[in-house]
Amino acid sequence: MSTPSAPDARPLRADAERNRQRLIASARDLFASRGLDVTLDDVARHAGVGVGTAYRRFANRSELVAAVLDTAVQRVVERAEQALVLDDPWEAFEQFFLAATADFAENRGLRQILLEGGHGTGVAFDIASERLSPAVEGLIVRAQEAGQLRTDLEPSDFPLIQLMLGAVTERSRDVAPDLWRRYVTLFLDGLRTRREFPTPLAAPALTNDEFDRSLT
Amino acid sequence: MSTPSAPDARPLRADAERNRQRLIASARDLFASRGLDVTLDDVARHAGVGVGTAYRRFANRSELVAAVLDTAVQRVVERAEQALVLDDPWEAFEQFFLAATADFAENRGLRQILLEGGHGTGVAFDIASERLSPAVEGLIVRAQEAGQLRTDLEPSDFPLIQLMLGAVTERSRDVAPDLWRRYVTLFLDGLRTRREFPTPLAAPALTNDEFDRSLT
DNA sequence: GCGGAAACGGAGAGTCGGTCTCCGCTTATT
DNA sequence: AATAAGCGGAGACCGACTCTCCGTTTCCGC
Repeated sequence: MSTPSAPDARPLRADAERNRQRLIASARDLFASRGLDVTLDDVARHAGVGVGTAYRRFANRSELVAAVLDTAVQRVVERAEQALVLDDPWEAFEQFFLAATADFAENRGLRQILLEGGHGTGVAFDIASERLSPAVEGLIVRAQEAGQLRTDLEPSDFPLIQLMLGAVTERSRDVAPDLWRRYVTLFLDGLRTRREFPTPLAAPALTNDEFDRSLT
Repeated sequence: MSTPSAPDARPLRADAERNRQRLIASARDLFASRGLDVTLDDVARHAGVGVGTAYRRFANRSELVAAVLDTAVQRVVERAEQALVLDDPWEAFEQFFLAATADFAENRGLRQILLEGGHGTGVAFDIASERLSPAVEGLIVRAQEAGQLRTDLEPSDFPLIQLMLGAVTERSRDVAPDLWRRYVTLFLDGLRTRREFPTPLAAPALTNDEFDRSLT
């Protein structure tokens, strides 16, 4: 389960291991809610340990980021691969699209690492994006061949669209964290080949007051 | 024409006025291309004057921002009011939508001030947004009453959608500054009440290579 | 329960990137 | 030519961050 960075170092002392777990847990929280640029001091404070302890365990931020975001990245990949085995091509595409957007909405760090090139953390999840890209491409092509997805959509559009939805969440998270649901619908309606009527939007618009408060 | 900050101060010395113009021109360039957070040192260097000169003329960044962005903001407002007098409600909406997006795409500072609350510059264009909001609302309502725009779109959606498009431009400006054209089409197709077939996207997708290079 | 290795905490050194001031020199204007 | 206005840019100042160092505390095997 809990493997220290080096493959076969002697196990950590009990308190050290405990603190390590606390650090990871705190980092997970903070990266998700505030993004990858929280300071290590913040992570340490949140974990109730000293900065020194944080730096003894993780040489730099990249190490911590990699340790923490790995499973979140993995989950997105799995979502895509699971959708790929569904029967209905459009439903598969839509389901993944929604699930991924939800994942990104909940985790700012995940957005940054997968959609924005890691924000200078020097961390890259090549492995994941090398499994993710083909899966996404598969979902797209299949839905296109079934005549349900506009044929001019290309795989590289997916991250860009997610980036756009991320911009909404970035803005609204404190006043209306679900606002993205409103705009996914809009995108899906734009992506479908034909539709008689618009799908009702899945979340209310920002009120004027919410809008003002969303301007940091 | 060239009014110094104070209503009726004695006119500036010739060289001073010249430098003031240079500073404004440089600020316009830099705010548009790199956003409101360029340093005043940068602006001064770009204008070929010393920092001291910059600070003598503009007490702080806000003053410069206000002086420089005023006309750009004004233009967006005018675009909306001009569209409002067009006959076809959908065409009016679409025309303004496209024109505004183009304005935002060309001017990063404008995006920041109008869409992102000024980025801590402390500058607010109340006047403009108090003329802009009603105009936008008018365009929306009219297109909805004509049955051409989905009825659940609300005025506050406009800045959010522009924010999303801005995220694309923010990302692609160095490798494909026109990428936004691709996604406006998608939005418009999502906003229209009914449509048989998708409108062809107005710009090519990012190639894999471009995509990689777009990750800062 | 003791001794030494391991781990801890957090003050603070070092860096960076920015804002803004100060004052000796230069230039426009009369 | 005298003088007020303006210039430039070195550097004081600031805040935010990263990471180190070492005196103190804790764990753990004997």
